Amino acid sequence: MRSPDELSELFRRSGRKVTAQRQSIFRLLEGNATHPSAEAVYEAVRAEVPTISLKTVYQTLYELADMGEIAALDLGTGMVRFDPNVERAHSHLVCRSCKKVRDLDVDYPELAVPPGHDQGYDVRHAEVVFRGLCEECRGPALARDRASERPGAG
Amino acid sequence: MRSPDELSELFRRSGRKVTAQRQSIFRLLEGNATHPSAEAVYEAVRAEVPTISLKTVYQTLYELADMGEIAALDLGTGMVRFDPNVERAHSHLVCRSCKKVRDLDVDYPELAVPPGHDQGYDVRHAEVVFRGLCEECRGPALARDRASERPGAG
DNA sequence: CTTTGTGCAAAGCCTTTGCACTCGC
DNA sequence: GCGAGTGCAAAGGCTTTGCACAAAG
Repeated sequence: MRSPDELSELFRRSGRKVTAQRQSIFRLLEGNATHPSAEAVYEAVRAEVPTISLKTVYQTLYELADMGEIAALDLGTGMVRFDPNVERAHSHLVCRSCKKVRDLDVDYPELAVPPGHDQGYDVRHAEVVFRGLCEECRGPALARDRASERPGAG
Repeated sequence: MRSPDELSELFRRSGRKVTAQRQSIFRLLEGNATHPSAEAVYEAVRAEVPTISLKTVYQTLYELADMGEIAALDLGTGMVRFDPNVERAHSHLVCRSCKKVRDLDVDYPELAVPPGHDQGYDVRHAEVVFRGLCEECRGPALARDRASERPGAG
């Protein structure tokens, strides 16, 4: 993702308005590796701009996603996660218990659909998700984990 | 997934009741490669057992998933998909437009978290999803596709 | 007969949307 | 000023749940 200033200029140039709410979202996302959900962005931005609404957050996040500045990921955690790291191809580590997401900066160049196996699909993109328990959840959450392995509604 | 008869016995042995509704679900899933959603299972089973309810479908599907007989997949299509093919490790092809899911029976043995990169996660599972357009959606849906690339609520 | 399963409907969660007001440009 | 952006609240879609009745064992 580009810098907040560059994003502001991009928004202006594409006919979008640059508001305090949007700039706050830009700043929050910059260098953010926590893969926040829309709700998490909402809560964080409210600290700076108390009057912001969820609608504004969703709208701005999806505009950024449409512009290719951030990625909107559905990693089976029950909600869409937003990732400003779109420069480098990378995978994700997802905790089965607390749903924490971490980037894994490893490239798998051999990851492709073998010739003749595409079943008619025009494949453009490959995603890799590693699932397991993070350090914090490893010990205490072994039991709780079994109850939260259902995808869809983390 | 095992055969409907084997599943019935398994259910009985684990103290679960074997009803006409459940047997109908077992039969529907057997050899089913369409990765049906709960709703799709519900509609299909209603043809045989008109009085079945969604609750029964969800309950039975998640029981099967807990037993390891089927997999519950969240592939970013907006709803959980169920996959009776758990014998072989495989990836999935997901159509960005119509959300159709196909198995890709290719193994990627080199797909693992490199030593030292696990960031404290105890990784147990790797998932690979290839996204693109299926044959049917390739032509007509090029425009529609752009509007439906948001994950979360297909 | 006891226990588990079932069905209906209502609630829950994340996400999307309608409408009038506000503000960037 | 004009039009896009905003906020509130309500709706939407998928999933889960409470309770009384029915069926399996």
